[in-house]
Amino acid sequence: MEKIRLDNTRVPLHYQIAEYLEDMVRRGELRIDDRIPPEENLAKAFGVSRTTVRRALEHLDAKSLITRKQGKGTYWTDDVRALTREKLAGLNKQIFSVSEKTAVKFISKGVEYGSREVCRYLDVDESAEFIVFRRVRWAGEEPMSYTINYLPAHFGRAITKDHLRRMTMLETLESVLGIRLGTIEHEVEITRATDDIAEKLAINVRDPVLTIKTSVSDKSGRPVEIVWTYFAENKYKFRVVLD
Amino acid sequence: MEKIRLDNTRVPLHYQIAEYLEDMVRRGELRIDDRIPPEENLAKAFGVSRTTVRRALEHLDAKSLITRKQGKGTYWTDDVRALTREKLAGLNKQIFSVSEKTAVKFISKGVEYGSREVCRYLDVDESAEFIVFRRVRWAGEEPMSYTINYLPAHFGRAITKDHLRRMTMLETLESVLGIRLGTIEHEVEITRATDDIAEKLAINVRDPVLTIKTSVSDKSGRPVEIVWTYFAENKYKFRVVLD
DNA sequence: AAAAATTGTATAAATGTCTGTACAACAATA
DNA sequence: TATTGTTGTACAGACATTTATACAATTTTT
Repeated sequence: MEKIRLDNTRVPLHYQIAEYLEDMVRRGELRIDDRIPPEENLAKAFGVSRTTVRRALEHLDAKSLITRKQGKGTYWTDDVRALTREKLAGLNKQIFSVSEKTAVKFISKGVEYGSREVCRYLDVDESAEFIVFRRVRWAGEEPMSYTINYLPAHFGRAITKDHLRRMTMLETLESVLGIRLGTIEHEVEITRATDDIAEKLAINVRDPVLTIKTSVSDKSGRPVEIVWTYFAENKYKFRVVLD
Repeated sequence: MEKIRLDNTRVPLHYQIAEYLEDMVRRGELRIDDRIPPEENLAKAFGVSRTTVRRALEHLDAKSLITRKQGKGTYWTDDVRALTREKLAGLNKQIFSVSEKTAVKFISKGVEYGSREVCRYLDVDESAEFIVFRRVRWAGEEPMSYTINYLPAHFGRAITKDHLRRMTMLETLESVLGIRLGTIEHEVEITRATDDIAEKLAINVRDPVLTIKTSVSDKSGRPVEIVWTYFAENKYKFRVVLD
């Protein structure tokens, strides 16, 4: 095993090591014999003591990802091996396409003031009111994404919870308000979960979240809405197809 | 200040708190007077002791983000205030559009075997060889993205380091190999930095990275290449415009 | 059967994290 | 001036993290 530099001083080493090994599974990087190198070797590779490696392995053991046998060695469990063999990375990752329909839980429709960024994009005064929709998309038992739409009051007022139960926001804008949609721009980045986001996505505060800011304008270039969508790590992919 | 649930047990609380407060700046969430609540209040809001809050503030102090005055209070420094006032979140975040040209450092061109995923997409046998290009895009002094292209050997062989100095890979495919490009699909997700990625992007192992898997096929639907692009957190945004 | 490889157990010590408590020093306010 | 609010300093104790060392128990190899 090659040398691996763990240089994040914040997270305790035994967690980092456990997570690093788990990542290897996700990336489909397991050796053919599915064996995990002996503790001494791991200790050398990560530059830590054997005691620390053992703690890391205990974490994986507790999650039933590995089995250890005295005198023999440490191996990935059958479950893990099957997982990497058959479907790599994407097993329990569902893919979210822009237009996809899934179960949507309506959180709130409200009147709020917008941040500077919202006001600037929608080209209104900072004292203006916006209609703000908050929704969480669910895929089965798990929250998948959290969406916050900001619309100028004159657009937003006409849109009801009921519209959004049957249509996407973009469809509603077109059919209910008769807006002819123009450019849609996505800006994708990693941010950290706020208290609010963490709660909605059932993750921890400050966990990394895939954040997509979507700016929608109509055919004549006038801004229509600005949307933030948040995805939890390791659960879903965001897919865009260009022709 | 409302109550904030820090529930990540791995990272020491004083780091989490410091980072949470720093995030507030990034999100442009500062109060009008730019004052940071007194230590007692912070301690209550985060549910920790004052000692721990003080350690968090020491981190911010060390980074010159705050000034503290005995008897008076704790305030964001002028730098931070200017930053949030003028340009919110995006100040030192550059935006990377799909076609953008920046300084590219060529790392390697090599012959490798592909993972199952690569083989499956490019529709070849697992024993087949691929031409693999590794490049790092720089924006000034900082690495911006790390790209790994997998091409079937018959395409890749004809492409040289020199082509890629003057053109993007897509332009090269079109002009040098005469390929008529069809669909381009992006899959976006958060992954964690491997040793290799961490080195190229000058970040730590297991830091979150914005990962984009791009699959390119030609007009008749035949797969042409598969590409992974990695972005470090907090440095760059990835932008996609749809019409 | 003996040796080597590997995991399991135990313990001591240094350092890091966090709480709780107490009081000192400085600044604003009544 | 006295009170209140706020940051600065100090310390003791409970755990968590990490290293280092030694040896036991089990399996594989020689």
